[in-house]
Amino acid sequence: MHTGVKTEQFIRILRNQGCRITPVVTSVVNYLFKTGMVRSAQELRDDVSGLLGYQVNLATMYRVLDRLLQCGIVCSMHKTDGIMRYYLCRNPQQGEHHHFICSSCMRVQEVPVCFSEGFSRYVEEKLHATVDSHFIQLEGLCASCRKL
Amino acid sequence: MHTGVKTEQFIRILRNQGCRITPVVTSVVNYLFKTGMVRSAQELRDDVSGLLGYQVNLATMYRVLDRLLQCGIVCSMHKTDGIMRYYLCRNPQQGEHHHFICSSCMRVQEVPVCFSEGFSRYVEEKLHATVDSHFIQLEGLCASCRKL
DNA sequence: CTGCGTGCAAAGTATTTGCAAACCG
DNA sequence: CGGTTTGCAAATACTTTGCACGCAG
Repeated sequence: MHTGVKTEQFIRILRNQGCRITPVVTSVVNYLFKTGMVRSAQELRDDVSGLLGYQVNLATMYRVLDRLLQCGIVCSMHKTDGIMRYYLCRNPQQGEHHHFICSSCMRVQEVPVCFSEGFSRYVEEKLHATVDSHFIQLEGLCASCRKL
Repeated sequence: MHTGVKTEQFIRILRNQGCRITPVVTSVVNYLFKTGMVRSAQELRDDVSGLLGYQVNLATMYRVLDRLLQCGIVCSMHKTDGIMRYYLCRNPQQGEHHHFICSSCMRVQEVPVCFSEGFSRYVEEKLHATVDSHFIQLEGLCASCRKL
């Protein structure tokens, strides 16, 4: 895997936040950047270990992911199986958003939050409630997998 | 706790599906019906144990909940902590729907799926994808908790 | 060279499973 | 009475933590 062009932007953010740039960190960011996928800690451990040529410890992977979460570099989500999954957050500064996950290739695409605001407003009126947060996750086939 | 009026409707469904009506089953259904809350297996075990006057086994609770899920009597969901939570499904026949959870009283209200269809359609057009399923969960303050 | 990051091992927490006894229908 | 349900204990799976060593800055 060669270092992607924009990968360095993420590395810079990490460095600025006092996070040290280690092989595991670099490799995780590169991998998530290159593949654009949603992966569990174990899957990341396996794939990144393959790339690095030695077995990264699972505890280390959890700690790296936690750091990346803190720095806003990755987002986490649950599928229905209760396993936490992580993916690169393409626009860290742009606040909340939702996700479309392709059930075939496992790649994520972010959906701007604005689409859901009307939905929240509707529910607020209907239930006379205050909506503080919404978690929205769509699953299906992405454009390229549809063509296969 | 007295047996609610409509609780028997759920019990009937269970019986019709060949599920035996035991004290634990009855108590779980009554409890969820009466409180309208979202609860984890452990919370249910504790609360139901209190009601029954003896300690229900946690494994039993998981098995009961699994049966209730199979019969369509309860729905399950994740919050962000990865713990599975369960609540009574008020209209088992009416297919998909989404949830509004009050972060103060933990009660659930169901939101008909129709609200989200426009959202899916929008995303399909935007991403040129096919949306097979959507998981939507709203959190906030319900009408009665707002007034407190 | 200083302290954050890592590997290793062990603990913690949620959930599942096997088996014998209990009990619903 | 027969097969489902339960309790108990142990196993499984994911994640976290403590500690000593190693490497980034």
